[in-house]
Amino acid sequence: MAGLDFIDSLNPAQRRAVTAGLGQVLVLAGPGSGKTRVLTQRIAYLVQGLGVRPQNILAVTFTNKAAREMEARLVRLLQEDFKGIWLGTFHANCARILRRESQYTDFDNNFAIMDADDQLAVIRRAIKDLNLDEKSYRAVSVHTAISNAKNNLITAADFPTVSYRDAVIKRIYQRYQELLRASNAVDFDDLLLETVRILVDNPQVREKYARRFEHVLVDEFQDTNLVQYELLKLLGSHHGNIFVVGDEDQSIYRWRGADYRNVLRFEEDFKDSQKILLEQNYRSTQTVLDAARAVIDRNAFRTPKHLFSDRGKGERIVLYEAADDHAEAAYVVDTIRQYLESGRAGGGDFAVMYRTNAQSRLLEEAFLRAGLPYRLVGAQRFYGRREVKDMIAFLRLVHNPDDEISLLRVINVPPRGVGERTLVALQLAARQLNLTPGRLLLELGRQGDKSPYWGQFSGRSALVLADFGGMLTDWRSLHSTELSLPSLFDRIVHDTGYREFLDDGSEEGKQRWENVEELRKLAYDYAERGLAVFLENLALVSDQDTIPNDEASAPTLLTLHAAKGLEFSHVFIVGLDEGLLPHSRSKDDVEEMAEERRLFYVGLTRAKNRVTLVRCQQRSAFGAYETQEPSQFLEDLPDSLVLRQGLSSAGWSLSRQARPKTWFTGTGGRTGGSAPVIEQRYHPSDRVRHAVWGEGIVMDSRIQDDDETVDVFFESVGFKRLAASMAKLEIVAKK
DNA sequence: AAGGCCCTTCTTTTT
DNA sequence: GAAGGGCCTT
Repeated sequence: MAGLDFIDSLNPAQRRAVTAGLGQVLVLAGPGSGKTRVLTQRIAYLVQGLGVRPQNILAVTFTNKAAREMEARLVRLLQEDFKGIWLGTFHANCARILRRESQYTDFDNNFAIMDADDQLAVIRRAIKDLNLDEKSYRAVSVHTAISNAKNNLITAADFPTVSYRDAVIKRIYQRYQELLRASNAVDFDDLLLETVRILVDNPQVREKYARRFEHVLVDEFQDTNLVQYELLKLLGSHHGNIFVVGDEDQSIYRWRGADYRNVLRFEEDFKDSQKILLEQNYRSTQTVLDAARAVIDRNAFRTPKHLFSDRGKGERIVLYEAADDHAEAAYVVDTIRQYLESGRAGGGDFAVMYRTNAQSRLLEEAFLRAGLPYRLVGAQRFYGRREVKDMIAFLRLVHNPDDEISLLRVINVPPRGVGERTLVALQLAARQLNLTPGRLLLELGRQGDKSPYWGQFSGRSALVLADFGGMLTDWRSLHSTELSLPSLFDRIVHDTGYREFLDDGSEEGKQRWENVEELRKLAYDYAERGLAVFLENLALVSDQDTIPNDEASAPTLLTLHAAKGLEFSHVFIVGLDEGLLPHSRSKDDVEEMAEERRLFYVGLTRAKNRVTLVRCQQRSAFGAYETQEPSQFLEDLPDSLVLRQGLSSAGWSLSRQARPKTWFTGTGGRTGGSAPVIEQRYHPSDRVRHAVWGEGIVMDSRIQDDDETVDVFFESVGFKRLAASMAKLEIVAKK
């Protein structure tokens, strides 16, 4: 076979994976074991070795960056031969299917995608609409509940109402969906859920895609949630060639519905699947691997792996204790500076990782003070800015005038005299006329005082509304005829006077205007592909996507989450304090503590050569300084691998022991606090029988309000949330 | 209707 | 120690 030379450079396990036969394949790949390489070469093998046409391959990655990276590698292996492949994130691929098949949904194919901020705004409105108290129903917690439901395939109609609160949340959920649909919009979770729904409800659509995708490949499989898993099964249902790559130990998105037990589920669902372990690590020194293993071995329920490396022992891990968080940042920057000055390393060799975004501020300041460049990873930082969101809202409105969330955001930006009263009048009139506010605005803009709707408003209101509607009408018609995306952008800035509004002479104003110019530059890149693609990509950017691809010579600052999939010669992990890593919000939950541990593991295994761990005795929490205890994870590092530096380098264990051990111990079960009144009887993966619904599998279970709440997936009716005391579930088989 | 001041709340992680 | 919401004045 020609052109398959690349296979020769693989190790035996990698080669077995790349050339595996048809059917289902599960590749469990430790960090640095050549996961991406296996995935791309598998695709190359399918195309060149087996003659599969690229358009019959679906490859799903976790971030757009990973997709681009894979594309770049495919170019090297196949030149043009891979064109036509469906390659992208779950969300991007679903958006693509939804736009094509929008006749099967209750929205149009130019639907908007709501980001997290938008979603909260819609939820706040839903709560207001229902006359509920915003204090007792916090938008964030309602959003979590709705999102969790969606990730578990639960629609508003099916939302289980065990408690009164659930019943209220169900109503908010329903109202929230109404508001989204009225705006011709979907949220992140809908992209997946709606796609599943279309495929389930319409056999002909399912067949179309299932026949098309002869091969389905998934990266970062441990971070898929139930909807994504379902999607995978549906899309692979015709040919059954499903190839997934993952590592349970790197599952760090549980809070977003990800469930590493999908790995177990996969083996359960596909009894004939092949399992291949990749254990040779090509990235790290043995010291790094030994430390990482000491940390992760304390987690239960995992496939034991024996990572090995031929890169030699390498240097010991440095553990540095600083006096406070300023000294912590200064130590990191100073250490990097010394390396750079000695010429032993380039800036791009370093990464500084932390648990929370808030920790980046002091680091940034330290870099600035030292006059050293750095790059900060974090899309939210840019796209979350007011001025950027404003400009995007204008563009979204041009594309989809029904988008009421964007309309409300900018109808009075810059201030043009549309206040509370005018707004209410607009919404009221729109409802009476059975139009969306945006459509009514366009009508007023087009016809001015000739419009039959003019009389609905007081003179002043009509004037300002028609004025805004007029601009919107112009933008829409210009854009549909002659104006390119960048020109449209400029036109909006010009017509609204947005620059003058922002750039008020202050330093902050100048900064804000620069952000708008940054966005404009981005729009320029999309001149060819157009507004729709631009908006979609904006909605689906991830933090990782903002890492410049050029191996720039500056140290990278990023969260541990954003670090997944990356590697650096020298990794700093800061904030190894109890309550920060592991985070205090996780301390009551065994599963969450296990995930904190995996997060630390992910950070450690990013390092090729050196790891420096940093903590401090005092840290400003919110305004005031608080004394910190060392992270419990530090205890798990073998002394032989560690070099202690900084303050009280001999006294660490003392300060550790002084702390009363009321927190989680690592062996499971509860410690400290009040003992639970009842014992947990059901556990994930148990098989149970219900009098009415028959047999099912326990997905999750927890003690809540003196009862046990059990989530069960029944073969007959699907997902149900039950109160154990009421449901009388019989245990058929213990896991 | 806009702008300014005070209050609370917040901090996990993000497609 | 920031940012957003509520309430006040102009």
